[in-house]
Parts: sequence; structure tokens; C-alpha cells
Amino acid sequence: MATPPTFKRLPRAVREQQMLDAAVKVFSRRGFHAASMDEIAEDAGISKPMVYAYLGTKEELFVACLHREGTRMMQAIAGAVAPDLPADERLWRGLRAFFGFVGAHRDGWAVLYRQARGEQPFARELAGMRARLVEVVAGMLDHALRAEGREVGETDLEVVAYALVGATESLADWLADHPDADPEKTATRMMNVAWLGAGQLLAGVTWHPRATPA
Amino acid sequence: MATPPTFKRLPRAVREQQMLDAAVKVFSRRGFHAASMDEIAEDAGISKPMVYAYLGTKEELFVACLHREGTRMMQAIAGAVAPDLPADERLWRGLRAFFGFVGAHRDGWAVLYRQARGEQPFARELAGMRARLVEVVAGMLDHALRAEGREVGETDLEVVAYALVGATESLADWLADHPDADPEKTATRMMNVAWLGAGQLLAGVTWHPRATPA
DNA sequence: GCGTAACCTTACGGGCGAGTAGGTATGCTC
DNA sequence: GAGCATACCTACTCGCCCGTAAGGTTACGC
Repeated sequence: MATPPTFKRLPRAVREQQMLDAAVKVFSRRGFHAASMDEIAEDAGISKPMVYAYLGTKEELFVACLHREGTRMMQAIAGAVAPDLPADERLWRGLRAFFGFVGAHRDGWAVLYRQARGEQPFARELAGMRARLVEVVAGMLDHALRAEGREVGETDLEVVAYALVGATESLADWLADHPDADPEKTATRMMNVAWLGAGQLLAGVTWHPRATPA
Repeated sequence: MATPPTFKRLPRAVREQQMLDAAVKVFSRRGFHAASMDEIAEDAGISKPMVYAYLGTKEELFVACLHREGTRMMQAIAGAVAPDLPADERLWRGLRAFFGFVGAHRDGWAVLYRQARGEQPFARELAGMRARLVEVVAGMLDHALRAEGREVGETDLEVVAYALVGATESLADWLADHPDADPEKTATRMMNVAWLGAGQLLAGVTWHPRATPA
């Protein structure tokens, strides 16, 4: 026949990646429920049964997206952070890697951050990843604090780490919505907020309510 | 008949509030799509057609939830912040009001923060509220900076404000997941991070990358 | 060149849930 | 206590979309 049409036969591994790409794209735009398997299949240039054959049901497909994007992100960060560097250098490299990842994978970020958060079955999965990040940050703070001979309650540490992670995510979201923004510069800005604020804590400065009016 | 059953006839305004209460509850747990109008109606102790009669379609119902919770939150904050106070006092009161609101309306917060964010039609609505908050925070920073005779680019200001708002939201989320946590104390913690970090900026301290290795 | 296994399709079943049609009871006004 | 408006219900329609059955086509071993 003429036009042995664009339907090239491809090995499974390749198709799977194409499907995941399409799924991430569609899920990020529509959300889990509003996304249709038909649209994902069409966007991947393949028919629906193939998706079921390779990646399974819709939930499993979403989880697969979560895993791929989450792993990529974690590896990007872990790969940038050498454990024997001083704390601020580690933080800086981690932030740079993180914002770099978000800038390069906006769809993936949207799935991780905006979509998976609300839907019950997946929220736990995400909370786990987030918790690991918080733990790492808290560890860095704790390490730095002890080096100064100071110490802070575990909950306080966790909460501050939470705040820092939240601030970072928020900036990532800002970045995702401003395609022209520079990841590097955004990382520098975040570094300023984080390191300077943390520096105060390290120095033992604290704010407390004034007259404590009822 | 015996048992003139619990079906009391109630005026419209009351039912509407009950429905909104139920809707917020169900939406917060299930998310927009997974929530069913039947479940909302049942939870409100009423039948489905009443919901349609009073609040309209599912989307309209969700928007109504967004509006009620959003307005409540904004009013709680605005009511706590007197405009002629010093900046740190205003920030402190705003934070206290905010965390107080979240602690008292965890479901409402979940709808605003976790659910509305991903779904396309509503994201804009939310982004607007968020933008107003960011603007207010940026305004406070700018005001404080000018009082010190310093000045900062508009984008920088916006980005820092974004980070602070993000950190605050993140802590709110932490609060929502820890029912025993104290909103007041959480607000104090956030105040520490925000004010101390901001204080550094006010003082003109900045962090910058060291040797700038490629 | 022919079997066989993997790749890929069209076309359908079936359930779930948004939205509605049409009717019943209750309170309020005069 | 007749009339009317408003609160309220049961029971349906209908479309969308997940998931699958059954069959066609390309490559590859031998």
C-alpha cells in the first residue's frame, strides 16, 4: 500500500513512554476525573485498548505518572546534592535542581502538585514524597543548629521545614505559570528567603507576640 | 400520623446553608468530580431536586461553596487587621485570624486549597483570591521597605510575597491535618519565619551564589 | 514461506450519576 | 376553610466514559 501509514509498529517500552507523556499532559490540564482515557490514547497516537494492555486501569495509569514524575524529580534533586558540602551549598544546589526540574517538566509538576493533592487515593502517595522532602530539610536545619550548639524541639523543626517546603512549592507554581521566568533566578530568590530566615533562627533570634491582648 | 417525621419544613435560607455545609463537607473529602449530588443531598438531609431548585447545577453549587468559604476567610482576616497599626502587628493579626479560620473550618479550607486548585473552571476564581492576598503582603513589605529608605524591584517583591503566602498555606495544610495542633501557636511559628526572614531583607542582607560554578 | 507471537484496531456493554418531570403535603392569607 | 404558594418527594431519562471482546496486521524465527 501507499502510505504505510504513520502507524509504525513500536516496541512496548517506547509506547509506554509515549502513553505516559500523553497521560501526564492530559491529567495536568483536565485533572484526574475529567481526563478521559480516549483523549489520552488519542494524544499518544494509539488506541485505547493498548493503554489498558500496557498500563492497566485509569487509576494505575495515574499512579504510574505519579511514580515516573516523582522519581524523576527526586533523582534530579538527589543527583545535585553532594552530602559532604556545607549546608547552604547543599540547599542552594537542591533548590537549583528543583526549580530546574519544574521549569523543564511543567506538566509533571502540575500533576504532582495540583492534581494528586485532592484526590483521596493518591493524596497519601504524595504526602509520602512530601514528607521525605520535609524530613531532609528538617535534617539540614537540625544539623546546622547543632553545629552552632543550639537545639530546637522536634515539632518546631518540622513546622519550619514545612513552611520552607511550602514556600518553595509556591514559587514553583509561580514559575510554572510564568513560562518566561528563569528557574535559576527563582532559585536564588527562594534561597534568599530560606537561608536568611533560617539564619535568624540559627542565630537564636525569635519573634513573640507583644502585649498578648486577649 | 405518629412520627411527623424529622422532616420539618424549613425556610429557604436555612436549607441553603445546610446544603452548602453538606456540599463543602463532601467536596472536601471526595473532590469535585468524585462527589455526587446524591451524596450531598443525602448529607444535607434533603432530596436532590431541592438542591437543583435552590443552588442550581453542580458547578454552580461548587462555585457557591467557593464564594461562601472564600468570603468568610477574607472577612475573618480583614476584620482582624486595623490599617493604622505597625507592619509587624498587622502581619501578626492577619496570620492569627487566618490560622484561626483554618482551624475552625478545615473542610472549607480543604475545598479552597486542595480541590479548587486543579479543576480548570475554578482555578481562575481561586487564583484571583490568592493574588489579592499576595498583593496585600507585597504592599506590607513595600511599605516597610520604603520606611527604611530601601527599595526593591516589583517582581522581587511579588515573588517574596508569593513565597510567604505559600509557606503560610503550607502550614495551614499541616494544621488541617493535625487536629490537635493549636492555631495560635502555628501562627506564632509562621510569624517567626516570615518576620525574621523579611527582617533580613529589610536590613538589606542578601544571599548570592558563591563561585558560580557552571 | 509459513506459523506464531506481539502489536494494534473497531466496536460494543454496562454502570454511574447529572439533571428533570410531575405530583404531594404543608403552612399562610383572608 | 378555600385558595395559593412554597417546600418537598419518588422515580425516571439519558449521555458519557471506563473497560473489554473479538478480530486484523506486521515482524521474526526457522
